[in-house]
Amino acid sequence: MRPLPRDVNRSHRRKGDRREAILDAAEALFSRHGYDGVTLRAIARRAGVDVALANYHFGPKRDLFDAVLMRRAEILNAWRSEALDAAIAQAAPAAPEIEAIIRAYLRPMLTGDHVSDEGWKNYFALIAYVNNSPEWGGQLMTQFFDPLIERFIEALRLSIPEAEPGDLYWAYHCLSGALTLAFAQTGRIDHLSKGVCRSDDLESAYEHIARFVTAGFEEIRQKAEARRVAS
Amino acid sequence: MRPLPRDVNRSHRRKGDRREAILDAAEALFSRHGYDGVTLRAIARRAGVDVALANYHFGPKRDLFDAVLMRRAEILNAWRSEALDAAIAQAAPAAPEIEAIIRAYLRPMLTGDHVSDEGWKNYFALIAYVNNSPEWGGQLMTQFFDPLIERFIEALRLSIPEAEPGDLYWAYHCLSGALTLAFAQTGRIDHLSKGVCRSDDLESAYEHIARFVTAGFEEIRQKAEARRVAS
DNA sequence: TCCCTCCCTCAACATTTGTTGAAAACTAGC
DNA sequence: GCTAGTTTTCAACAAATGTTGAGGGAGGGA
Repeated sequence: MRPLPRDVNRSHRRKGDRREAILDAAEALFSRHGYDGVTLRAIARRAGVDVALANYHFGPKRDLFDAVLMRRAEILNAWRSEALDAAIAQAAPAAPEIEAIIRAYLRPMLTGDHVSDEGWKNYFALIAYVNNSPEWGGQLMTQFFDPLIERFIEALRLSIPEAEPGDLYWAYHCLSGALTLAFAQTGRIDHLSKGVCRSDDLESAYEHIARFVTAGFEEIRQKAEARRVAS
Repeated sequence: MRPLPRDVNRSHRRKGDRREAILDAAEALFSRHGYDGVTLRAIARRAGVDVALANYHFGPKRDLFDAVLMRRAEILNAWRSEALDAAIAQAAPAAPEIEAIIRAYLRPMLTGDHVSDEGWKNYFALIAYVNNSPEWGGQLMTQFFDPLIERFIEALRLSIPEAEPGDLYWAYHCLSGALTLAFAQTGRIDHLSKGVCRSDDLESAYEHIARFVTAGFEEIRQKAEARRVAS
């Protein structure tokens, strides 16, 4: 139990390293046990750091939670925004296909270096927790993600101009629920399918969600079209 | 702060009343703050009961959580089972329409006396919490709901005989995510839609989910059909 | 009346919780 | 090497946590 001499690895550490280590540890634990299921001491232990250090860098526990959420939200939002721009540019001057918009939203979650990154995997599970919590969901998801999501819904509205106002929001809500559950990798589908499907096969999850959700939006478009023709 | 004389309302209470009161209080609090976000003292306070009584009736905290989950799971499973039987009987000898099966799964959540029942509303939020948690989701959802869900997937397989093995499980996973998120009533869609859609309008949520999800399953059927014709 | 069982309360327990303030260690500029 | 500023540790705090065991009291059967 005796701690290692303090300066052994110190020279290997870059500045801000322990700050990141705390964020990583907090992300991993919050994603598995939720906000109240994690103690600052457990986070510190996992990060190999003193308890008080978390408080020094981030203030109270609640602020650490926000910092964890914020860190990757900005990155993910940027990726999705670029993907949407690309889809719009490619289809211009017409509106993009529904499927292209959906995939612009989903695909950034597993392209790039982070596919095998444990940190991102944990982050997706954390988002599922936040998204489905009455306590956090309304406030935090709105704060971190809604500005970008409004861009996506606006793009979808151009592709489905006759859709009723609420339809697109409800459809996005379905997308959001399906996506966050699948990427949380709870292991449920493994049990249910008796091993046929695997929670950790995100590539497969992506493909199935993309098709399923695209069909849901297409149905809205067809109904709206039928309404227009009938009138 | 002085407690009321003990026997004032005692005569009004039926046997097992306080047991139920503890379950109700636990359900309401667990659904909002998760397992670790709730203390036995908070539950007891809400139920108007001594702390030790929860332990007397249910044993350790974890067992109380299971009891809360179990109580309505059995009821909901029975309702859904009946609805599925009715759909199958109505379509016999043919296989039911996909939409009929989907609605048999969804509709029981808001028919009957419990539509306006706060307890059921809390329960749905709790299910969303459990379903999306890596810690609980794999184990508990399987335990309480999977036997019935296998019946639904089997029924869907009869309506979509050419579907690939994993397709129906992934599609159900999408349904499950969309459903639990919507019925958790997190208030997110209210913010996102700027008031156009309302979390507490479960009737509207039901109708939108039913259409969206049916379209997702229909797409699988059409793809499978196309594959069969091509070969 | 006595006794037994079931439901319930009370007070206490050992741990664990988030947070703090002072001291130590390290870093960089001179 | 001295100093100023940042980063990190240490020890301690009051408050809250789940759980326990001893006991109270009501009700029914003998």
